[in-house]
Amino acid sequence: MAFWLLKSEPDVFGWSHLAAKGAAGEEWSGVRNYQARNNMRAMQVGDLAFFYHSNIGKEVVGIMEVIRTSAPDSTTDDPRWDCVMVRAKQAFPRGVGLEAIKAAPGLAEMVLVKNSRLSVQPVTAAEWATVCRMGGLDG
DNA sequence: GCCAACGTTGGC
DNA sequence: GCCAACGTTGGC
Repeated sequence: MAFWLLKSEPDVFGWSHLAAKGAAGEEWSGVRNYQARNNMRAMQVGDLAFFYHSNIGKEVVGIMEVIRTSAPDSTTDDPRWDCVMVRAKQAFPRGVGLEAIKAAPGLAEMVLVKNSRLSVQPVTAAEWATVCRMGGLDG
């Protein structure tokens, strides 16, 4: 099982929107970047991903589960773009802010820190555990 | 609202 | 295939 981090602007599509979809989940559509798409193509059902609120909040707010591997993005006719489906799994008792991530030992190499523009990024098992702990979960 | 970083596009 | 111009993202 692999770990990921997906970004969205909360005023466009935030954690509460995904949570409202329940177990049925939602397509992670709208990604128009090859690197991000390739990361989605590498996802397997059961992989876990952080939901990160960009621009507003700038924090990891919850954990999602991949429930369908990548398939054509229904929001475009362009065959280049795929997306996975995810569902909200668990909200963090407290969000983990970008500032805290930057300051935390062991997280300086996170893609979120190194390449802040990539919207779908891999997370190592060690990074996953650290962020979970910071957010008040065992991970 | 600004701007740096980065990705994409298109002319050559 | 190079690179300048342009557009977008996202932190500040």
